[in-house]
Amino acid sequence: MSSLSPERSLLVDFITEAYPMSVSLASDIAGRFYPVRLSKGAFFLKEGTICNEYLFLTDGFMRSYAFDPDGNDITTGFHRRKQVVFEVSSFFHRIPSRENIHAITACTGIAITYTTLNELFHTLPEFREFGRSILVGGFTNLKSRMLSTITETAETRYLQLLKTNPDIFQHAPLRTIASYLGITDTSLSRIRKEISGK
Amino acid sequence: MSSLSPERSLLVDFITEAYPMSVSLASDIAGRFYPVRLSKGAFFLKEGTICNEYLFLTDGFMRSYAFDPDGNDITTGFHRRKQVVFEVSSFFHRIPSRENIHAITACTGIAITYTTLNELFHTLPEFREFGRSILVGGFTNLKSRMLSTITETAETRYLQLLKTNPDIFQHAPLRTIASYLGITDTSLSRIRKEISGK
DNA sequence: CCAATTTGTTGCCAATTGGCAAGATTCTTC
DNA sequence: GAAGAATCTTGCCAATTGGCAACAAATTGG
Repeated sequence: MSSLSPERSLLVDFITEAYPMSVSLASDIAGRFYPVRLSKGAFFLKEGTICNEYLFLTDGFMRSYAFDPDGNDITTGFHRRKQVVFEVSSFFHRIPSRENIHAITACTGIAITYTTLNELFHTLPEFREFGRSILVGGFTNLKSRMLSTITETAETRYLQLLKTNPDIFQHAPLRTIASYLGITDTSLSRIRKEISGK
Repeated sequence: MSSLSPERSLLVDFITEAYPMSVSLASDIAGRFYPVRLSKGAFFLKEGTICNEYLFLTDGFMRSYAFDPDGNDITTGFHRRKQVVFEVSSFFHRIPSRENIHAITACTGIAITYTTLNELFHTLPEFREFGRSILVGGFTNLKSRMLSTITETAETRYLQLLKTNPDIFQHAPLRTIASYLGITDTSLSRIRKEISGK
């Protein structure tokens, strides 16, 4: 019986749910993660740098964003507790990131480096499967978001987000939610007005 | 010196470009793939079924599509020779696919099953890396497509597609290209008219 | 607690895109 | 090669969304 930190306990639960394996194995894995703290506004990843950490967020909210050709800040994703946070392309291809990831509230989590992750992947097939599951899950989510962006109206997408991710609205300004939905803050404001009058 | 089929030779080149490994190892891997032929219009994957093949397309064009809530056929992707074709979520999670994939021209390729792929992943770390590279590449492409869908006008996206993937226009009807771009065929037609008058 | 900044809303108008239906064009298929 | 089907274009109008600017509201930082 080891005495895992609460953060590592959360990760053990998360790992075993994502891919079946023994708790002791998951605990070994979680033991390799080190604590991370980010104060509100702090960056986890800055564009132009290589993402070198694979973070399991245990508390707080984070936001990924990129700048479009006109210099507008576009939200590419929100991240909450019990999610894995990293920039896929930069992390795995070892190239500078085009995205930023920052804490929109104070955050705590536990992380491993690229090197450690690869060691673990190499020695533990189960952790490899876990890693693949995270990747496939992210890919699948994005595919469904893409489809809804193409086929649904902004109002529908907004209502959907409100229903499935209400917590985002308590932590992120509407402006950043608007760009996540693919619209301007002006349009989002109008949509909200429209809905409130029902 | 083995005598690989032309399809397998193509795959060897493709593998070694995606992830550095010896040609003999890549040849061993390619040797595990079996030939696949699809006549024009034939399905590689039907929605509701589990994607069980990991296909390396050596000739022809394919299209992935799903139906939106109104029953409209929405193109989720085009695939050309020297690309890996499969539905990520269905294949790795072993769940029924919500997408269809069909041949829009006669196609040839070579494939492996889910089981074989896992055997190879298990025994060959290099092939695992190759597999991850494919996954990460697909993810990255989708992220950039998502960003351009949100930030760029339909006209810009059309011109971009025309420049980077002109071959698609020789094989896919405009209607399916329109839904890929996230617009209706009517709008695409107008955009084309607008551009031609310049 | 107040000034300064950020965030959200609204009005006005323009640009983009969609829906529908008719017609033109192209392509299959027998 | 002709009939039928699928594809593409166009006109008309409506709905959605954006751009800009002003204002209001909320938040932040001394």
